[in-house]
Amino acid sequence: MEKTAITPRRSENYPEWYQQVIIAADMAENSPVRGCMVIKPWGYAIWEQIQGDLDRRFKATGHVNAYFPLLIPLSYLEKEASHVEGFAKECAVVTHHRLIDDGKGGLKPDGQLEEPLVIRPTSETIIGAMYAKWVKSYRDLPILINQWANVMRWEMRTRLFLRTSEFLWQEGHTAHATANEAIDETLLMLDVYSDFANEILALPVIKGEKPSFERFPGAVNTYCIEAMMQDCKAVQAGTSHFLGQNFSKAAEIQFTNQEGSIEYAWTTSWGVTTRLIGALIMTHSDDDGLVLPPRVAPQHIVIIPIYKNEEEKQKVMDCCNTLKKTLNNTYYHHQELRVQIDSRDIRGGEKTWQWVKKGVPIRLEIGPRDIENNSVFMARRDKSPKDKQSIGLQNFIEQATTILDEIQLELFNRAKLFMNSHTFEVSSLEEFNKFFTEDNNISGGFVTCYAADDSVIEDFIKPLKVTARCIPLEQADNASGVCIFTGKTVNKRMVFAKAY
RNA sequence: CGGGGCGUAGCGCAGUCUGGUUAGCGCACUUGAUUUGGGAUCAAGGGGUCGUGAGUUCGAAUCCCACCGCCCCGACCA
Repeated sequence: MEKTAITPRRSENYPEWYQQVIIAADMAENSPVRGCMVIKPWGYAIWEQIQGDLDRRFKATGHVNAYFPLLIPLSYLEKEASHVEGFAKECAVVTHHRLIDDGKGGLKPDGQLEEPLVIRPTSETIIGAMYAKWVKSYRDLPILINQWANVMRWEMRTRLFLRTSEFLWQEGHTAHATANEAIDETLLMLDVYSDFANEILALPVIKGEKPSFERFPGAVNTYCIEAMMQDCKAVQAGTSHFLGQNFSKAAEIQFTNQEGSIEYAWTTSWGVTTRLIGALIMTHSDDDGLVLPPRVAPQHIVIIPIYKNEEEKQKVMDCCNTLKKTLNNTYYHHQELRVQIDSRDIRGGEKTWQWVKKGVPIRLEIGPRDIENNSVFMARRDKSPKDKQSIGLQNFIEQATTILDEIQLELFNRAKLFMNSHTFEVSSLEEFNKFFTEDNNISGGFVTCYAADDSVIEDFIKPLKVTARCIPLEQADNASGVCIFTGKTVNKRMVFAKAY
């Protein structure tokens, strides 16, 4: 077998492969603090691309950004009963505000707080408290605010990007005068996430509603987008919640309507996290490392100059700089092409492989020979590292954005095909059990079947380590069928899978 | 919190069972030479209070005790 840049391969040890891809691409590493990660420049640059695009989409749909504090009074969290229950077990708590000499050469906490503060696991409660102050009249609604922030959930088992104790995200929090308006908002943001995942991350997703027993603590309805990784496991890539009046009652967000009577507002919240980067890695990357869809790639094109001596270096660098300038003036989906010249003083082969592992969509090699022929040597990350071709310089300049779009589409199509070919319809509990217990190499994937929205089905699926992912919004047909777990007649199919 | 394992150079490890000069190896790093369009080779070099503390001993990375930290498996989870 040919040597690959990443060992082990996906087929040998998928979880270990995942960690190695992150190391090889220099995206992140574990920090001295358990469960927390240091996001390194290459990983953070991907997050910045995600932020940039989503932020434009949020603003285009009428949202504005604001910032709320990291610390939440403990009493706030107690206000919404199911919310407490959902998050209490994973909250980091601040109890002191000072350090003093412990007499043994170290420090110890001092100055106990009257009321402990919780490091936000999510911000519904504190934002709700502020909205209560801001909303008096129906004229104050809707409030459409998003914040980019970090949150902390004290997780037992963590994995870089996929699940860390502290993570970065955006959380949108909106308040509306009517239930329908809030529901429309919830579904609108689900669409924003789904479009973003498809178009930017090249991530095919299933839009659906969570069954009641998988709902966000305190929500009336939770919607999500679900994606399939290359090991056939599911990842929830984003969520949008219709919170009804639960949080507005807890926080007293009240307003006077047009008729002069007092009502509680209807609220929503929605978010995506740095987990998207984990999903991105697990969807597209291969045994040679990260593969980035061009639209989230921190660099679209990397140019590797090749020369032997000072004289050649001059000529080659001039050519590279000119090409970079030209490409920077080319627009790719309303942004200038991102081009990096790698002029580091290390060997060419090593350079090439580093960029392969970092997943840059297009690599160009330019040496004296190419300059003579007025051409460049091009390799695409969606093809084998060996697959390089010489292409006329002018030709490349004209086609660069088309090639990037081809790569973007190719990655999406591959992922879509993978998801479709690993999604199966079953019609009996026996089939269901067989699918998830037989040979694990094949048994992965999504299973759809008629299932009732009833927590008793957890008794059937938990022992299999399977979870109910969602009830897809788009159903194959309008038919009804018998729930394979309860025997009830239902009109919706549900998606099941092993999940991250 | 239950069960298992591990702390030795930046990273990965050997050495510990059976105590003994100056604690090793691979990768990485620095320098030099020869190379150079697919992950170079050779040579030289720098880098360690062996997790912490106390003990046994002429002598401890190695044995005893305590502590600290981390990893894996289980319940929780975007």
